[in-house]
Amino acid sequence: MVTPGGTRPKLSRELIVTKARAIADASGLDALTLRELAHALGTGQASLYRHIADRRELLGLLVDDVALEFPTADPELPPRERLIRVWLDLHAFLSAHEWVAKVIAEGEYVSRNAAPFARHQLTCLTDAGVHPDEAMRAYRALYNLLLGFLLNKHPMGHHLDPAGAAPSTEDEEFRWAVTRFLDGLLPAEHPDAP
Amino acid sequence: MVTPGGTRPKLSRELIVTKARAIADASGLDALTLRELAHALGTGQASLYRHIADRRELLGLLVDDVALEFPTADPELPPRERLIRVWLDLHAFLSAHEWVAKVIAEGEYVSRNAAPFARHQLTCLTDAGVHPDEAMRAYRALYNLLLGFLLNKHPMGHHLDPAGAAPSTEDEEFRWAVTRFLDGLLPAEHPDAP
DNA sequence: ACCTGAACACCGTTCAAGT
DNA sequence: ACCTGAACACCGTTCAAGT
Repeated sequence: MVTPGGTRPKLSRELIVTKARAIADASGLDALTLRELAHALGTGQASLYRHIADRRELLGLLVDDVALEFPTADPELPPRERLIRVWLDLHAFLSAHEWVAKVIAEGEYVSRNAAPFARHQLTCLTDAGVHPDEAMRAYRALYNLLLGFLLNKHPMGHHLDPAGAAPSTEDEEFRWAVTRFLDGLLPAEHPDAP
Repeated sequence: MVTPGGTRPKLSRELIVTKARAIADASGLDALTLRELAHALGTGQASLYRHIADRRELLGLLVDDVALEFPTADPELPPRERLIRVWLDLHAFLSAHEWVAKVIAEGEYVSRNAAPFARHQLTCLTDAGVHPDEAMRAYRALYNLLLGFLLNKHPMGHHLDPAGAAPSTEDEEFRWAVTRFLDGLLPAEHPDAP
């Protein structure tokens, strides 16, 4: 995929990450091979290794790149609704890039760019009434819950789906689970109207 | 790995699954290659294909085999404690076989042998006061929460671990999360003693 | 000095040749 | 008829040869 003009931009980490994301988003994680990536960039496989250490590092860079686009909380909303909204937004965002959850699950990455999101969520949690000592636990629980929903497309025993109970979208199910968790976590509201 | 006696038992699906589980438990999912598996069974790779369709099917059989050993709830305990105990037991069990969560996350399996566990959990949930229409949602939420804890060894932003807050084991963290979820899910207890 | 085609050591899967 | 060594089409990674 050389630029129509004929000249092709010099290879760089950023160019590699951008193209790799495009492939992963369009065709999934399995389709993102170093051969395919090199071909799409109009270069040889070996050239990639001048900019990245190995595939593992590339996947880490991809997650870090995605983390820059994590949603931010709406300050207009009251603390509790703010929490629900931002986690639903993150669920929707990562559902649109399903390879991200897989990369996180199989590797052991610590995304630098996700730190601001995490930090902001901790203050949202304490704003909502969570004791500071518990905020990190609560954040991790919400994050793990999200990851489970993203990864587990066919929950075990799903097929026995009993009697009535109207079917619901994955998004609704996640909202329900988050709400139940927050019900158990947050102090009952007392100051304002019903 | 031929039996010392010299004769080797005839190859079968069960033999393949047993040996494959041993390899996965001992050396992880990546070490479970069809070459290694065939070698450990003292046969050729092609012979495996007389008993399994492909690697995907083999992994499904492994999960199904593990599902037979899922914990059962202790009927002595009151409903709420029964739920907590069984999910902690399942967490401990699957932590000891970390490849299981990875297989579930990457494939799209529906384990037949997990159905009794799921069914039993639904009755435990309704026993604890959950409306039958919500029991399946609650089961899936708990299961997804578990999966997230099993897969996410380095939660994003984990490295910023703030101030005080005594460090806790993953087991304690999972217990805390399950407890908060059940607090939000189950009706407040009123009939019996404090 | 920098880049990269070709090779290397794997992988899952298939097939044709052996019994 | 049943089994399986050897080959095939991939993969990530390396290296020696090109500019």
